[in-house]
Amino acid sequence: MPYRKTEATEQRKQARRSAILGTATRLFGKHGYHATTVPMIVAEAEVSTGSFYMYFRNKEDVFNAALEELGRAVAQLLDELKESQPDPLKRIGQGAEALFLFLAKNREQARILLVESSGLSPRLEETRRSIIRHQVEELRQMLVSVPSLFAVRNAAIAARCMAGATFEAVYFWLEEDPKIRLPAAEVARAVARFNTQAIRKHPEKRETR
Amino acid sequence: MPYRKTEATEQRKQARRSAILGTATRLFGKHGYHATTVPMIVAEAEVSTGSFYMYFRNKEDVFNAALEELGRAVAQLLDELKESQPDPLKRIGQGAEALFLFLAKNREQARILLVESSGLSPRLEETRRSIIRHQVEELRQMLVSVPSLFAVRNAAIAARCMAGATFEAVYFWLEEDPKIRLPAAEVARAVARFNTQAIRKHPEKRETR
Amino acid sequence: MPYRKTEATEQRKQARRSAILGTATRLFGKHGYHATTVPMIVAEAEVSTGSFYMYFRNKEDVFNAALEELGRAVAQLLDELKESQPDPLKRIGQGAEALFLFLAKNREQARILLVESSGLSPRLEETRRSIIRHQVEELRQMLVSVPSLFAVRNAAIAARCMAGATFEAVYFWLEEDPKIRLPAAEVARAVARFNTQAIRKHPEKRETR
Amino acid sequence: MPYRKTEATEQRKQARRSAILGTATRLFGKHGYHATTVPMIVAEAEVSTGSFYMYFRNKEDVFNAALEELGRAVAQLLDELKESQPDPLKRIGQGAEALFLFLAKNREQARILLVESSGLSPRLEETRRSIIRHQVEELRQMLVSVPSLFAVRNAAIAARCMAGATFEAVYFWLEEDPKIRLPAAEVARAVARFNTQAIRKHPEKRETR
DNA sequence: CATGAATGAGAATTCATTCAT
DNA sequence: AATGAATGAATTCTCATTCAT
Repeated sequence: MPYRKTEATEQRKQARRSAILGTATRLFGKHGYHATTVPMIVAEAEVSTGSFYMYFRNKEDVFNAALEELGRAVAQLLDELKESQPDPLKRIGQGAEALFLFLAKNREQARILLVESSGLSPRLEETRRSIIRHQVEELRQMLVSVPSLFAVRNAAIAARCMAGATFEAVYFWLEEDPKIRLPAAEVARAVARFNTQAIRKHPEKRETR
Repeated sequence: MPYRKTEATEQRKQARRSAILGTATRLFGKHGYHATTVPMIVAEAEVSTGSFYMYFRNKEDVFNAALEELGRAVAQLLDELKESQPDPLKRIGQGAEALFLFLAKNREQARILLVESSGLSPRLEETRRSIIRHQVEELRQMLVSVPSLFAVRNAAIAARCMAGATFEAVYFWLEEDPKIRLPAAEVARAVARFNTQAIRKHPEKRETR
Repeated sequence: MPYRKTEATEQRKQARRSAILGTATRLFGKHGYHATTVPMIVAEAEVSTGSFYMYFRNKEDVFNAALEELGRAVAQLLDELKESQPDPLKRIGQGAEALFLFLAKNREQARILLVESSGLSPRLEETRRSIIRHQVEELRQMLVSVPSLFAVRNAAIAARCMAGATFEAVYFWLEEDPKIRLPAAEVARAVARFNTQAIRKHPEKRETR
Repeated sequence: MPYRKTEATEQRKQARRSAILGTATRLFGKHGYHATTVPMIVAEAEVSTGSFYMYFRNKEDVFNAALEELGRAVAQLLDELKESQPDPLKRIGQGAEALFLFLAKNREQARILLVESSGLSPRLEETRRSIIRHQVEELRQMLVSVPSLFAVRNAAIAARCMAGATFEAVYFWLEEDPKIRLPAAEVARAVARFNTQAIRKHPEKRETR
């Protein structure tokens, strides 16, 4: 009886890939890219080394997949806001808040994006950059779409700054002792306020420098 | 004629250490921590492996030294501002500008701090954090010293956001194609404006959120 | 067709481990622990460095395995005597003889135990000691089991001395020029006589000192 | 004024050599040959690396010197007995006792002879052997000088066994926990008795085997 | 499809010894 | 004579990836 690719087989394959990717993500977030070895991943995911290389070209490839998965999650997060919050100014504040909370809740994934993906290969650095670039581009478009609301000269730079401010705040918060740090929600709000304040137009005319 | 420790010897030692450190800094900035090997450093610096290990305990140690040297440079940069610019608000803007320009001019060092020093050993992570923490602390103190000027609720978070905004802007700028990117000075000014705007108090009372 | 762990695979693994261990034993016996390098072992055993580290944690580990294998061989040697020779006095003589002959026939292994295993790491020192301790303990029990036969005050010390006497005699014999040294059998007998004489009770009462 | 080698200079040189040799002996005894580095020795002896190589050709050379010094001390120990104790049988017992006590009292030196000098270079192994050979030869001559007293067929082997018995007893005693081991004097006596018993002629004729 | 044993290039680090000062 | 900075050969061990079964 000839071998027939069944749906069940296909599902099992997907499940396997997911298991590897999930385990890898967790380990990368916990130990970092270099300290996480392929043997560690396959042992934890309970698959063989051979299987690993069936689903991913190499170690860099899983990391890249983990990064991309995270990129999609973050993009979706902000996409949802687009539909629910029509006011651009509020959207920006809520976006920062949502991003902060998401990363604060998913420590391992946050570390992959903020910490571990630095200083790796050009390909991975590019993936990381493209994730951030995408968020930044969304922000930039908001800024330029209703210019009357905002007091920015260079929207691209402002958008970049907002992203940097948020990421750094998350990074810092994640490293703090959970027993003494402020609640994530509070910090998220403060970050949102910082960003909003930085770009909103204020009534008075004089713009000192 | 008994041997006498000469000044010349001492100077040569310092020169050697500097040569190794300088070369290492450059290579770390260019290839990253892991991709830079000790053989690469000693070949480039034209010293022997043994010499390397005379001046530095190990590879981590040179990287740490490079990081600390950079930390001192950045700290000095901002210290000088403290004396020349009495107005806190202006000082914050000028600080961001100066930091941006310094990092933009020293690409390799900037990469070491912003990109390559993350996700390494706890010791290096701590050195990196302490450098940033120092800058952030300075900013925070400015914010709380003349509260009437600033519209921030949590000075620590605001300070952290300013640092993040500046770093991300530098990182982004450094990765852009030099032929088409804006002049560093202009971007630096924009970043300074972003930060200033984010924290300054504006005349009108209503503070929406 | 899923992979199935075959017996053949298992056998090949054992064969490989044995090959490495055997080669290592030979080289350790010939050149000593420090002068034997892992590259030497793998070259001689015709396996890769990686294989070596699959079967043994490190160089110390193979040496330890070699030592333990030897320990088992020696223990078995004397265990067999226990069953075949009921007379304790004769057993002691024959034990010394058998031990001498065994070590004399396996020069490399003898050197590992007698010469090369001293002054190494605590772990190896302990393995060596435990092998000797085991033999000594057997001897001691013989001495105390039929005290009427023996003229020893402190059985533990006497047992230790017998072991030392035998080992030193082997060591000496092994280092002598094979062309002029006495036949192993003859020396073995002399050593056995020495040990037996040292502990047997002699008829007359007076015990001078 | 031309440089003149004064007596004081000569004395200082000797003192220096002694200091290095003493320190080296101690360190070799404590850490073993391989774990003791030249830098360790010169630091502890407070001389420069250069000086070290003025007084000794290399590391092996100091170890050899330490070994030879020990050899002389042991030889002298037994020489003194020759003059004070005319009875060969008693001399043998007292010799073993004295040797045991000397080594037990000088732990570091004992380790050099018993533990650390094994498995080193052929040259060092030869020095070690020659020290032991010398003792053994003395013993052998005693045995053959008054054959009527002793019940040994092969004096060389018996002498070798006596040495081995004594060394192993010392080695074992040194490794035991000082808080629970027997007093050195007691063990020394037991060893002496073992050796004496092994070689003395007993009245009765029958010599079983 | 699945397995996991096998590979080997390559990295970090040490330390005995030399030699310019 | 004395110094100690400099050397670099040599060693151990890791781990991403392949491929015979």
